[in-house]
Amino acid sequence: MAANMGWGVSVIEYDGWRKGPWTAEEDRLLIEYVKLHGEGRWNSVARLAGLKRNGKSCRLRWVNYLRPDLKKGQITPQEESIILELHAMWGNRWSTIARSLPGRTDNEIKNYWRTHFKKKTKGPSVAAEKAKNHPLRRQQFQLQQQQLRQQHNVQQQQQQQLQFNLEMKGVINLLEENNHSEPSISLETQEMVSMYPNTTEQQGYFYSMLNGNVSVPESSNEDFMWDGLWNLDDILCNFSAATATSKATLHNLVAPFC
DNA sequence: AAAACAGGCAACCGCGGAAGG
DNA sequence: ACCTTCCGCGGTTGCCTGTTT
Repeated sequence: MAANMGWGVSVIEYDGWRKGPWTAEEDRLLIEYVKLHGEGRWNSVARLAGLKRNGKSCRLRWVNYLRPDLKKGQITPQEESIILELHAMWGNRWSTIARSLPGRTDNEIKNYWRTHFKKKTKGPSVAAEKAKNHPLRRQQFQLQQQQLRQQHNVQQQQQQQLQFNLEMKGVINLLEENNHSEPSISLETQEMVSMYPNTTEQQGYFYSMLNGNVSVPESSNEDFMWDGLWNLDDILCNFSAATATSKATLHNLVAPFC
């Protein structure tokens, strides 16, 4: 029965299981248990450690809070750029993203994203959803990105992202200069665009499209093109508020490949 | 000083997949 | 082959705290 709504002061008990915030004593019991028995078999923790918590609750508490290798403190700018980059690749696959950030949990990254970036975008990323919902393509994309990461270290990627951001702003300025009567691109859109650092090849292709200087890729490049276009979907949607001319041009360019 | 609001984050929920019987 | 149990994941909830009015 619920002793109190929410988990502010007292702890809910339902069917004998405690819910709500963990006490120091419960933490101690759980830590002792994991020290002795290791992680896993969470459902047996309740019985063996004397905790009135279900297995899921114990696992969550350990993984997100009690694990000794957790990194405390704020997300660093380096970590933030990694989160942005990986989210652009994989969408809301927080556990996958968390694996690239030692000491950070999926829950932490998820919360960080929602509070810092979600508000900057309107609704879920179309590109991310497509990637998520297309297993084969996603597999290929992950393989491609894995190979890329082996070739470039993190520093190079950050330099690449910085270069992309600067060049993107240049492209936006160019569009605005050419369409004075049209509404300007919002800061929000510019920030959104900066969230899509991909391979140099894909970025170059994007620039070519914006400049109306695009060539139809060879069939062997089809995979790379589709991967790039997924991200372009999001960018294109946001450019719709920018210039009708540019929008029409971009859609005409993309349409033959869809 | 107090109320209202917003941001941050810990914790829960539901679902799906893997493993074992 | 089917069922049950366990685990992990992503989405959501709601409290706490800091800031604004």
